[in-house]
Amino acid sequence: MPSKVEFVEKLRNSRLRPTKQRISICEVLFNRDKTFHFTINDLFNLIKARSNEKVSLATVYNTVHAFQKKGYLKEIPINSNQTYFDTNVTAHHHFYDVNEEKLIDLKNEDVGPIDIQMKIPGKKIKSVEVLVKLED
Amino acid sequence: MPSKVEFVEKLRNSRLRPTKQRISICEVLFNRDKTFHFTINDLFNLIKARSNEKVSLATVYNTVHAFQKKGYLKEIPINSNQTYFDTNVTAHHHFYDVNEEKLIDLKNEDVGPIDIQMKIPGKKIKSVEVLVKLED
DNA sequence: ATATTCTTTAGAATAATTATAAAGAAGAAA
DNA sequence: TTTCTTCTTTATAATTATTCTAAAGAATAT
Repeated sequence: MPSKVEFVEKLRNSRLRPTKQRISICEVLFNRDKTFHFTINDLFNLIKARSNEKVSLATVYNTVHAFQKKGYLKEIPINSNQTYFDTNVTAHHHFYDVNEEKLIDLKNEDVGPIDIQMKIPGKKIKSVEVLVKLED
Repeated sequence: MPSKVEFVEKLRNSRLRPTKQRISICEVLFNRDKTFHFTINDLFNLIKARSNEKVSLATVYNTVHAFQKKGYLKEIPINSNQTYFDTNVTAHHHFYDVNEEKLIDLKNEDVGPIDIQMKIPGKKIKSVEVLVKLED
């Protein structure tokens, strides 16, 4: 469990000023054992509930995007009305339960290696992601 | 190249009334050699340009969703501000060029088989899709 | 023909996200 | 410190994709 000081340092190292709002958001996002999947709205509500700091919605958007740019968060490609983010920034895959609108991590061992045998000149592969949609 | 009559039949078989708007949309969508990737807005503009029929935006939404439900179109899971659809409803994968915001089909031969070794009780796999993001 | 049911449509409503611009906080320089 | 500069937060407005609504129109069934 990282402490407040560690978050301050992490933020400073990324050239992001360690504001109390950002630290609150770090605590909600990164004080966890497991990977956390969330939408901006989820996060906004969690902060409101857990933290005593009031953080505006705009700041949640700003911060999530800043963290994404720094590589601390990753956007998960699913079509939903809301954008999903993931605290697990390593390459990994997902189940998406269409009925319950819930994401589940797939361990890398659970998916065989994926080899892409096609290349587009001048372009390089940024990521390879598998999305397995589940239904009842 | 399917003709108008064939679209009428296709629509009737799906218990969708063959209106002139739906036929226009069919012509734009399915009179093609290659797979077609599009957003609602793309489609709306194409119809406006190609067809003499005026089709309202609401109808484009309605029809695309109806066709999707009938299995004539497939939604492609990418995070973009707009929803992408595909006339290729078979299982296949995609490149997404992040810089140009363009989708490219991956032939099935270009991607090795994907085996998912994890099961969630009570849920069945609806689809398995690989999205390869490309950058410059 | 006529009734019924389905479609289309313009425009309003909704909802996620982004932009704005003023006030506040953090860091740097003195 | 004190001052200056730059970054951040915030409420609110603006934007944008999508869905809803309800009335008019078209297709099908009787």
